Amino acid sequence: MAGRKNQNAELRKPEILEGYYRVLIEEGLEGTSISKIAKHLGIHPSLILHYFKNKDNLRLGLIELTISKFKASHLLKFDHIEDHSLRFTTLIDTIFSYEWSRTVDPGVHFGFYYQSFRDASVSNLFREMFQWFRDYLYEEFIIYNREGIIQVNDELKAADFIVTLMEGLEFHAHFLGQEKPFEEFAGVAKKSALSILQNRII
Amino acid sequence: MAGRKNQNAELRKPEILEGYYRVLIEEGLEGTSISKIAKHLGIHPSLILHYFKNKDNLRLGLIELTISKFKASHLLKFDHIEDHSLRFTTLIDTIFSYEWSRTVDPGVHFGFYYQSFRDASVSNLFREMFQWFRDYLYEEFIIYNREGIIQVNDELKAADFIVTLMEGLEFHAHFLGQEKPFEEFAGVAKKSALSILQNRII
Amino acid sequence: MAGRKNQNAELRKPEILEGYYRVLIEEGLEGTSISKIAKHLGIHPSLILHYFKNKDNLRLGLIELTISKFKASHLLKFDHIEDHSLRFTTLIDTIFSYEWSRTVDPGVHFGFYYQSFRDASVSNLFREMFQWFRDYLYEEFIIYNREGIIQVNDELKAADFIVTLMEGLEFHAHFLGQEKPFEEFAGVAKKSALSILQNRII
Amino acid sequence: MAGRKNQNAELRKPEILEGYYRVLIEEGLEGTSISKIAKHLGIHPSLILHYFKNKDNLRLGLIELTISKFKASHLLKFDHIEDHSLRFTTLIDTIFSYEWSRTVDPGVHFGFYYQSFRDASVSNLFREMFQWFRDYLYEEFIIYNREGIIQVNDELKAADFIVTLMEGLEFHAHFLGQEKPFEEFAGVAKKSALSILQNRII
DNA sequence: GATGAATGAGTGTTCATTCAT
DNA sequence: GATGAATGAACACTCATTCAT
Repeated sequence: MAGRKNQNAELRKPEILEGYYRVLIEEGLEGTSISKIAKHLGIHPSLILHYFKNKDNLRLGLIELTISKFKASHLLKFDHIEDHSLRFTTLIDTIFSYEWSRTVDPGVHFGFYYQSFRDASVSNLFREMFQWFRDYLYEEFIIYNREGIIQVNDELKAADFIVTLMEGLEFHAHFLGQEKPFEEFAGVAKKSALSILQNRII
Repeated sequence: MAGRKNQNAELRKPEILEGYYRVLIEEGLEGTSISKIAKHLGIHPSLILHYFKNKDNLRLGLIELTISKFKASHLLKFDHIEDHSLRFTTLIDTIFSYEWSRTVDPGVHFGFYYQSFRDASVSNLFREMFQWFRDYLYEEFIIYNREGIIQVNDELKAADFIVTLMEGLEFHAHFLGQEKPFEEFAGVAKKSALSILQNRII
Repeated sequence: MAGRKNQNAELRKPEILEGYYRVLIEEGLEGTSISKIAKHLGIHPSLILHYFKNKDNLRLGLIELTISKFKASHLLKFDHIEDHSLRFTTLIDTIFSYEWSRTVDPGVHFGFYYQSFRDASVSNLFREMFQWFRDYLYEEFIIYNREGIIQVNDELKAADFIVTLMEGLEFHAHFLGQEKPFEEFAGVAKKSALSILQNRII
Repeated sequence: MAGRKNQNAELRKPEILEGYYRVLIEEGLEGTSISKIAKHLGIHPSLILHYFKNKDNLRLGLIELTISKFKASHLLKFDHIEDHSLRFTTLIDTIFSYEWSRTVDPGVHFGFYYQSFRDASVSNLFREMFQWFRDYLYEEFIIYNREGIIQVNDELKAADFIVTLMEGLEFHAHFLGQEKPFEEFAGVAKKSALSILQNRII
């Protein structure tokens, strides 16, 4: 990766963000500095600031990239499934899967979550992402509900509930999940989710 | 708080930790330095290092304090209730209440969570805390199950589920809860929790 | 001013110097960088270095421009007045006027003065300018003296004296002149100048 | 100067300011950095910031020191002279002397003047100093006027005039004075000053 | 117990400048 | 003529920490 010259912004920017991401995984939020990223990439620190005016910009760049990857990977997984019943099953299976929880390195993910407490623009980006996902579920649930695949009174609250459970699961995996396999407890969460969605609890 | 002198370690240490906590709320993890804490307390930075050999020690000190406060506040709330049915109700009501989610400043809480990804000792402390709480729920659920207050097949998994939902709720409150009152969605979570616990889903 | 392209050096160079001057007024000597000038002009920083090989060149360019403007504005003001007595009066009135003291932004002016202490080429330019002006006064004074408009023994020293007073006035305006209007004290200086020039003191 | 340890602020601060002053003379305002000062003093850059919280503070520290030196040296020179007539002569002789113009390195002096255009606190300090000196002259002139040593109508304006001439002289010395000895022209200024003060011009 | 002197590594950022296109 | 990639030096400043008092 080092030594390449005269590339343009279109190529360099994601390259730098990728390097940032890698260093972030290894060093954590506080341990990640522009010069460390530069060293990792084999380029001069100034070059990073040449592309991203400052560190804030760099951070937001990575968060935006992360979110857009999340959205994209999501679309790829579900949108081509035309059978509603199958789409519902796939949706639930995916949400409570290990792979889904590892779309983004959990350390990095949590770091950004944490930053959202202090940084309004990070907070907005994440809120937007979660709302986007919640609203996606909401609209799906309307379809599933109409067709009897699920039975809920309030599709929006149901979507909220699933998001809550999904995030709780990621959390749980970190603190309690190390003693037993992730799948075991994810199964419990999924079973509970289905029970709630199919028994008109919400 | 400033200017008091000649106190001993037993008094000073928690005083410093309290100051640390306050600065943490205002400045965040990365914005909190020993000298800022010292300024906040009106003492000399070196004094903090005199009591806590280094910053790591200081951080662990605060985390331990936070966790012990969590445990203590918890014990105070439930243990004196002798009627099992009432204790169950109180337990569930408390867990899904706004006050409970604010026992510790959520920014600080999340900061420590985040640190647990990079710092084994922080991770261990939190894991211990969550396991402790989960096990508390587990033992309670055995009682409630035996007496028919709840109906579950696996009390440990049920406890896991409640912890998951609880943490998901705190998370949800931050990212999605700003558009509607916390209580509204907490109600949904509670209702779902009861449904799961009382219908032998887990 | 932004966005115009394909102009040639004859037009671009003064345009850039004008932008430099504006940024200098707003940001001061230390606060003025090539990239700020470029931003102000809406062009790329490299373009400035394309026209002026380096920053030193740019600075000297502006100083030369400033001095030539000073000389030009000066010539415009007096040279057309043919009546000697009237020219003398106009000369003195002008030199001790507020407008005269503001021919160049005083902050910029002082900045260049200051630089002349460390930069020989700046120093030479300014020295040249002051000598040029002093010599102009000198030759005028010879005429005025000969015709009895003033009475001095040494026209060169008299010219020196007027320059000194003129610069002292600009200085005074900055540090002491804010409590009363410039004109009030300029009047005192003018009166004193006339007294010196017309009573064979020098 | 290097290597001395465990000195206290009372000693170190002026030592650092002295080093700052030396570097300022050699390198100029823009060329003077904290690390250069540290290198000059043989200490660690951080130590400078330990004593002076930031560069602004350092600069103000030096300016204040400079001004207080100016005031002190002034007091030492005149205040012990009890004979009014002699004090007046000494005062005028001193003000228009070479030594007086070199109390502070003129490059440094001008640098601070220049900064006063952009920095309110520098401006205030200098304004204060000039007002202080002007007011000193004012009160002296009242005495001299009363006793017939000078003849002026307005002592304050007369004081203003002397300050103006004094500063103009320093200026003149830099730009025009290099071709002939300072004293020659200073004599002209002094002579003019006396003429103005003793002929009821102001 | 408490303070201050001193260090050294490290941070993000700015800047002038060069080179290739 | 104009732009952008890339560099490297420098800067003020923060930080945790050590040591002596």
